[in-house]
Amino acid sequence: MSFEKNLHGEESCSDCGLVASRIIIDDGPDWRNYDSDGGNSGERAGMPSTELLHDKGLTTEIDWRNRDFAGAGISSSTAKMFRRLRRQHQRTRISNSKERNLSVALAELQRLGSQMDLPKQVREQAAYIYRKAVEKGLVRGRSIEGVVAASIYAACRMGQIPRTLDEVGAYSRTGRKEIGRTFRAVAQELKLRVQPSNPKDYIPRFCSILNLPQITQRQALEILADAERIELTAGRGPTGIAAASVYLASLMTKNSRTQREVSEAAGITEVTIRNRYKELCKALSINPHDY
DNA sequence: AAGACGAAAGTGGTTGA
DNA sequence: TCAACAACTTTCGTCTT
Repeated sequence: MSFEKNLHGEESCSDCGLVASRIIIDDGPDWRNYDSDGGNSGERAGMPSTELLHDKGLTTEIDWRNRDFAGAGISSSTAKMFRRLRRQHQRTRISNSKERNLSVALAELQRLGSQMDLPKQVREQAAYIYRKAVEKGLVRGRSIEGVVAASIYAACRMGQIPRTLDEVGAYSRTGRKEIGRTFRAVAQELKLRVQPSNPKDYIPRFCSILNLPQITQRQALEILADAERIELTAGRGPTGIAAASVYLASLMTKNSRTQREVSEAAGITEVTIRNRYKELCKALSINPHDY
């Protein structure tokens, strides 16, 4: 394993993106509220912390009865004032419900991000995408969880540490299909610049999951480079190519893994690995039995 | 018994008229 | 908008080690 500083000064594994020097105390997000007020309000949306809110007296209830503390009637001008107060209060509560929604989503995002060991930069990107999606009204008709998962998936790909749809789905309550659908819609609506994922981005992680040594990984990357040179990769799923390269490399370097093992690590079926693997052998004139 | 192989039918997304 | 199409999956039977 080798480590390098990423853009945010964190030390992360150059292979799998695992952040090594994560500060123990996770002080969580400090999302500022960049609304029409230009972000000067200092409002923050973070983890729900009702105790704090109560301590600060931020929750208020206004009784609907026009009575004072002793139960006596109040003057008409005072009653008028309270009507105004109630109206204002109602508006505040609507705003609060939006805030609450966002804060639930960001909490979910934080949970996924930490369970998947994603670098901070990627989580920030995911949160940014989610906010944009909310602004565009893309959450309507979809589940919050789905949009959160899709945001994470997109952020991973944009950060060159792609996860498969199945991997994201394993941590989210939503399934691969929904995440994929939502991702496509979000990416299109927000015009996200998501380049098609490169198979080589998957290889280090697959090798890591399979406990394969460095030499095998290098072999796999070599195979992949050859495959790209003869345009064997066109139109195929990147995970399939990556998985087949890893499988073949594992045979060649005598660190054999079964097709099943590789397929599970890569989140695809054995059949696809077989197909890619067969094509690789033929195109590169490799006879696996020589090894 | 386990792994590798391949055929056949099904699924979901893309493309082109 | 719809049908053809390619990639991938699922399922299952057969062969090899």
